[in-house]
Amino acid sequence: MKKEKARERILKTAAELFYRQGFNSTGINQIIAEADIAIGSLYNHFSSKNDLLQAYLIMEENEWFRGFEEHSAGISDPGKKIISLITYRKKLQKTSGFAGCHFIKIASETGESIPAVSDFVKSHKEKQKKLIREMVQQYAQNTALDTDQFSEHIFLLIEGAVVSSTISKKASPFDHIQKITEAMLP
Amino acid sequence: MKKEKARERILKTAAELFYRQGFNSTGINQIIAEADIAIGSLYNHFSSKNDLLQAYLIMEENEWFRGFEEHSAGISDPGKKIISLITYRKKLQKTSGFAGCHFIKIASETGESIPAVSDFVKSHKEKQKKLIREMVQQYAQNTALDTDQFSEHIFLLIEGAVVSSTISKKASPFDHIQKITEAMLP
DNA sequence: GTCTATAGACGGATAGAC
DNA sequence: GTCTATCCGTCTATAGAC
Repeated sequence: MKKEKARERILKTAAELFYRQGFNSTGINQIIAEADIAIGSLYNHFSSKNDLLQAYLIMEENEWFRGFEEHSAGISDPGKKIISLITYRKKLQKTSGFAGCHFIKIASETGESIPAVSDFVKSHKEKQKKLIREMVQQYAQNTALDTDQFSEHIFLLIEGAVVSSTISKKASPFDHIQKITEAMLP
Repeated sequence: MKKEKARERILKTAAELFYRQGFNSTGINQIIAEADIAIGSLYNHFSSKNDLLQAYLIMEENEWFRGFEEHSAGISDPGKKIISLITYRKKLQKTSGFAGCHFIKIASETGESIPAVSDFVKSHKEKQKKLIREMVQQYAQNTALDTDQFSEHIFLLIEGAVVSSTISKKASPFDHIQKITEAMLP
């Protein structure tokens, strides 16, 4: 697997640029310049710019779930685990300078013009919802809580907080929804 | 004011294309072709593509507030007025084919690269928050409700529902947050 | 003020040497 | 499999005729 060195460098450079500048504002020439690679090599590893975009999304999704596992490692209390998802998203926003969610950003930019992308984002958000639903079910054992309703409520609050904090460049929406969520946990 | 005919046509064409395809994916050439106008005329009315973008945002903001006034006209009950904001955003999403919020979209695409744009979007979302806060204050007279907390809660739920429905292409998040909000209104 | 023509830079992608 | 050179299209914006 040593042969993936060049590919990795291209991918990480492209990921950073796509996230910071946007997909359409990032040119192939800039990617190869910053990755210090020749254009022929890029097209040897990726068949097109769209192909590179999809590889970027897959990488970010893996990183997202890996990061959450790391962030919530050792937390066994179900209520605290739910809260840790909020603090995870807050941490992601803070460390990125409130640059936003990779998936919401790319979906906003490309709309429905690249079906593989809109499908991927849709599926990714469903995975996030499923994660929340499982945590809520874990929490709500033997209670009368409507888990579907509650899961959706938390999911939408988090999505709202991410978008709002990206625009305002402040972490306060996360503090807010943490308070709200803690108050809702019976 | 008759002289604004060409300008209006350019602006409306650009608005539609910016919204559907994204700002960076829309070229000047496409705008002038669809507006059936010469490129020299476009630059006579707008000094640059960025200038056209700002005019688009101002137009959409005016349209947004005008549309809500129209949608909520005749509703005097404060609780119902809050709910009508949810149904308004739901209507906007449905009629646009779940194309999303103009302002979130443009902020996601351009990030911080055009300060005039990110500042505008930030200010616009603050206006939406202020509108909600005023409705909540109207509603909460003589009650013990924490209006700031409650306003932020509603705002974030709506933003989350807009983003989520844009990705899933479904209206269900709005039905969800309407139920949640109605349950919270004491 | 609206038009055509075009500048000048950059977009994604390919060919072929090594 | 990495390199350089280059194709052709499109980009935003300007110049100058009418």
